[in-house]
Amino acid sequence: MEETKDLIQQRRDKLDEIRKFGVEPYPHKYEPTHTSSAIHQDFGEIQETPDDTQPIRVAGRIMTKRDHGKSSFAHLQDGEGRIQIYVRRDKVGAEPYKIYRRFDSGDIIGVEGVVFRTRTGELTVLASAIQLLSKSIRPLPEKWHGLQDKQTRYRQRYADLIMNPEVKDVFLKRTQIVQAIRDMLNSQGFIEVETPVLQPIYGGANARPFTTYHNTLEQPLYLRIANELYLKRLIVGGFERVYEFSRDFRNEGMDRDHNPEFTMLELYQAYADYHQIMALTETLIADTSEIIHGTTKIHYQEHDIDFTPPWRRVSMVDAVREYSGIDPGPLSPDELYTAAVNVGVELVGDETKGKVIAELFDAFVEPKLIQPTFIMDHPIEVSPFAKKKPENPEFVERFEFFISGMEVGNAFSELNDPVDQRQRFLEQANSLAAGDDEAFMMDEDYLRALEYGMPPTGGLGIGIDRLTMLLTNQYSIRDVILFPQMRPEN
RNA sequence: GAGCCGUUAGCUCAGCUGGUAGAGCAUCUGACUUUUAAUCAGGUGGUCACAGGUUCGAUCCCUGUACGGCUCACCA
Repeated sequence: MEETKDLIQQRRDKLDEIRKFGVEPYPHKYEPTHTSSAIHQDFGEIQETPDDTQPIRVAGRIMTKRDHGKSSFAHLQDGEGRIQIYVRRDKVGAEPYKIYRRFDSGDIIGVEGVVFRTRTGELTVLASAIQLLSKSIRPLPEKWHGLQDKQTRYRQRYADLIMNPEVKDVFLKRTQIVQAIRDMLNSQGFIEVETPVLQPIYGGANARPFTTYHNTLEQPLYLRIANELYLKRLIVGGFERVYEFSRDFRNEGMDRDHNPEFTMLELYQAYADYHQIMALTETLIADTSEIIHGTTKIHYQEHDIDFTPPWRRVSMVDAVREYSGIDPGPLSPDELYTAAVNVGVELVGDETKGKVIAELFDAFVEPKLIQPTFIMDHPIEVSPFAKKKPENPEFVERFEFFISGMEVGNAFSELNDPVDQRQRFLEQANSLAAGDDEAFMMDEDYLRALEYGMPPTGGLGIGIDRLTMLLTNQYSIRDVILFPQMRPEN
């Protein structure tokens, strides 16, 4: 950055001056006795007279500095908040005060002193000793408006986190959300496992993969688009309740709810069907909201959302009929196709009836599903790992759930009939041959696993990024991913 | 991939109909021992994203490029 060179040069000059005082600007350690919030807790009652009996040490980044000749106020920011410090030349000594005058906002310092309350009532550390812990040579953004530019905020998340406490709060909440879900699953006997990110055969979802190459094996490998097939192998192996927070990679477009790498929770429960998984899903998410917010009613963007179970359950066909006015039930494939085209759905012409139903759903229903809603019983053509409905083999036992017009999760009664599964793979292989680059690859080893026998199993995937968006009221997935994907700067 | 919008000092932003750029904060100098957007006085700081074009003259108009945002498409 040529433009900042002057300001950086000024700070480098100060660095040299500080060294001339015999001070090492980048020491190896410091031992604080208190965090900022611990000071606020322990000394909340204190009045204007300093408590000389309890000296403390606190460390943090100088965020503001107000020099007044022979004394100075500053605010330190640490991992938990801010605390004001008061530095007086007569308390720290003439030379240390000279050194302190060369400190800038952004510098990280340690302060030893006693706690008191100023005339205006602010809890403050009266410094007796100050130590530079790290000199900052790049100026912080402006103190009042913070860092606003989205591009800089995403590219330099560190600066965003320093300047915008509400951003830090979002990511703290994200961690709490994951932790809450993990705790709940663990308490229900689920086992957390790790499965391959590098896969010789990708599968479990419809998406184009990222491809890489292993030099020693001399073979292409794919970054996983899902971990579904590995987790179900573990069900075959006898782990009856498994889950994984999986970083998945899909080589698709990016927008407000898609990042090329994202986090999905997948879980599988032996002997359960999708009705049980529905109950687990609504409880899991309602309880997560309760843990994070103390309530199951939240505000997301312009909507009030109520996670309180039970959520609405509606079949995809019924939802299409309700929102599009087209009842797919009695129509022939040709009639449905014509009806869909007439209401403006763009189709290429070779869609099956089930595909058209799914297209009508995407166009007319999905954006309208604001309150948590289970959409059930998808067409079989779009659901190659779900079990057929016993009474109607054109549809499967599957559900997706939608909140605020966004798909947040996907689940089914897992297909465990190896012969049926092979047939579904073959249909996918035909699509692949016909040019559908998002169709599945045949996975013989997965079929072999199913041939050993997989118990009836319910499976679930939840988009953790999207769930975090909802629970932190963030509009874009980039605001819940610490380092979202960006084009190179130059 | 398409459309619309944006890119001006370290940061946040103004800049009218085309006449070679401003503010606040930051920074620097000086004053100041209870301030907190400290205050007061005085300074420094710009390839107006980049490259072309039109024009006597372009931050401003036109074209292209880069990056970003939003919307749509693709996509769960």
